[in-house]
Amino acid sequence: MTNIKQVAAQAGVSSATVSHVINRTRYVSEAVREQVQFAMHELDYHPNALARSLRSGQTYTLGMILPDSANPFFAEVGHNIEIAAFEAGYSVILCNTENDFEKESLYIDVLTNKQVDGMIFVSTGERSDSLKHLVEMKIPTVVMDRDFPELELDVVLADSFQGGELATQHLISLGHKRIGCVSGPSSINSSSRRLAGYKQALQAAHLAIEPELIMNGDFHPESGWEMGRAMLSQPNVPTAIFACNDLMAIGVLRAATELGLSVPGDLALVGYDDIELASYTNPPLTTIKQPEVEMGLATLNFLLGRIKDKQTAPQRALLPVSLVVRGSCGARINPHSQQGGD
Amino acid sequence: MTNIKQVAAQAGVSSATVSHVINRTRYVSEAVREQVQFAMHELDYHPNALARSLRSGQTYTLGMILPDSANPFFAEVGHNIEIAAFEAGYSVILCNTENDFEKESLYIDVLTNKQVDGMIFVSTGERSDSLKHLVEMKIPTVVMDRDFPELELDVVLADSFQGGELATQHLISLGHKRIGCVSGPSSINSSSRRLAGYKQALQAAHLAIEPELIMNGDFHPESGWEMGRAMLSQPNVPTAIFACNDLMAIGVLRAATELGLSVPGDLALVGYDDIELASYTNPPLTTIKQPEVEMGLATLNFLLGRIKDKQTAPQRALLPVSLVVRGSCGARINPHSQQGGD
DNA sequence: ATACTATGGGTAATCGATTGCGTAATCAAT
DNA sequence: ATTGATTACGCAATCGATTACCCATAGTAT
Repeated sequence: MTNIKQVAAQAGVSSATVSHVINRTRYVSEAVREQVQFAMHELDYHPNALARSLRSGQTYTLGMILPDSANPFFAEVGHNIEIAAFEAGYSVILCNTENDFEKESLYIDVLTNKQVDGMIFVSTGERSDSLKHLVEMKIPTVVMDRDFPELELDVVLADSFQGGELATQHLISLGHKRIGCVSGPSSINSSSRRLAGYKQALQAAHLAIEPELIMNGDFHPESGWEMGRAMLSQPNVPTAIFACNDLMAIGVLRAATELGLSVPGDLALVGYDDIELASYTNPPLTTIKQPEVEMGLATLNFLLGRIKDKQTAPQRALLPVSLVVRGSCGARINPHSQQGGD
Repeated sequence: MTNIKQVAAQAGVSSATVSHVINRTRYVSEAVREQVQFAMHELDYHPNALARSLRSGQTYTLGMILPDSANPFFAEVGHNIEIAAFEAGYSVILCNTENDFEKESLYIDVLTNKQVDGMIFVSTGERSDSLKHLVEMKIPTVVMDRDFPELELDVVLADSFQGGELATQHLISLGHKRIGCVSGPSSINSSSRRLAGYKQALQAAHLAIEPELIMNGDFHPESGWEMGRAMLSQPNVPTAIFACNDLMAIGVLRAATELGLSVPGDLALVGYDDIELASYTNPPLTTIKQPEVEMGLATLNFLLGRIKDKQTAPQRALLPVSLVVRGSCGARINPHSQQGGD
């Protein structure tokens, strides 16, 4: 690998000049610039980003810590962030914690050692030990889809309370009285907010909140399947279920089918996230759409802003979600999307 | 951020000694080691990975270039690779090319400038220009799920020909005579191998290969849906379809349902990949399981091997695939997985 | 003629580690 | 006492860039 000195020698100038040609950081005469560029081409020179970063203090690399990119929602948002980061000249180191706190803090160590310019953080749970460390080190960080009000950090959230409410209201408007909820882990803020929205909607409609109609899953399809079976096998069978993410809704759908229940005929179902495959289930899934693109953009914008200016007060974005009506809830929509039923 | 000199000063030793304590790279007396460790703790010292890498020539970072991590198969394999890399002390920079050659070569540039120790490469298509560059620069690289026989590179493949054959044989064994194939882009080797396996199986069973029963999708669900509609709306309707990945199979499933065809009653369906959600479709998808974990491990092992020793001859792994029978093909299996039918 | 200001570009310190080489001290063997 | 080996550690070059500082030369105003 050729280095800047070799280029300088080849072009008959100093390495300072080469650097200035590359970075356009001071005036270089036309003639010299061309010589330098020719030499760079000649030697197939590529600046060593490590050396550059060491000196300049900028790596143009971001760390992204996700609990589980097997979850399409995170995968899709992560993807959007990566695209936007690329546009802005940044690379992203993707780290999956597998919901493991140790891995989380180990990754934070590795990333800070690598001097990433900033971090995107979707924490594994409610603990914030490792995050505190980041705040102390003053590493630009934005938290997505999680909330740590006690920490002075930029946060990007979708309105989970609204989402829970919207989903439940929709089911209520279709005439359902016994509406179950397959919730996510209660330790996760966005999960408990969805549940809170669900409860709020029930109360507003003067419907009882029945504990046996609320079950906790872990956001994976299998837990949706288990909770679905459990909920549909008990005496107090609901006529509708709100699952707090699409993966679990898909699990519930499977459970219902296995139990011989037709969706939406015997059971109306609403999911959450609007992952790509939500419109390909059978029947297609009515769900709450999280604004993945906007969330990704907002996250990246906050982060780039903070990288530029570490002083300004932390910002919060609370993005609205929306209801996407498809076949799984039994509402009358565009007929060619209607599936199943009785 | 404290640096090694400050630690050295605090501990009353030279920075060389601190370095040797950190890296266990030469003997340091018990007493001094403890002083140094104490000082490191005291000052909350974290070695700067950039400086370390610049000097030592190792970044412990890998680049992974994928065409599209929205495809669960890539996401899952990528995830496996990341897990294994983490175990081995490596971080992974994930790069999605969105099937864009320019982005691909730009990413290769960025990654080489960042001095990654190696690359995992799933190319966007048949072109190998950027790969050639990597080979010339002697950057350890392993190609996954693609094949560039003309380049001297380690390759990890699953046996796509076998997979196509297996899927088709299975449908034949169930009595189907008119079997359609929704293939992927012909430019992608693994895609055309699956098609070849399909044809081989038909021929071996003395069944005709009918051009109108072969359609090309792009591995996304929507194209599966389109090709499914097209194939099922023509005069020569197949009784079974082999889709060359699960996403397209899901699209075909949707198309069939919309056309009022029951799966597997009116149409038997086999997918490819065995993504996590394949067992949650309705009916659950019979599919060809690619050994994602093994592919990830093999890829990483090849890469780490090559990083250690750049001389040895390129290796190839051709991993076997297997048929996973679920409900979508109509084979009689464990009854609780049976869905639909007539 | 002198001083002052652009222009254009070189010198060398610097970022924070690793590592080749050198050396002091201790101890055993001759 | 001298030599040689072993133990234990420091000095300073080095990786490849960026960048503060300095120095020519030429043009222009006084």
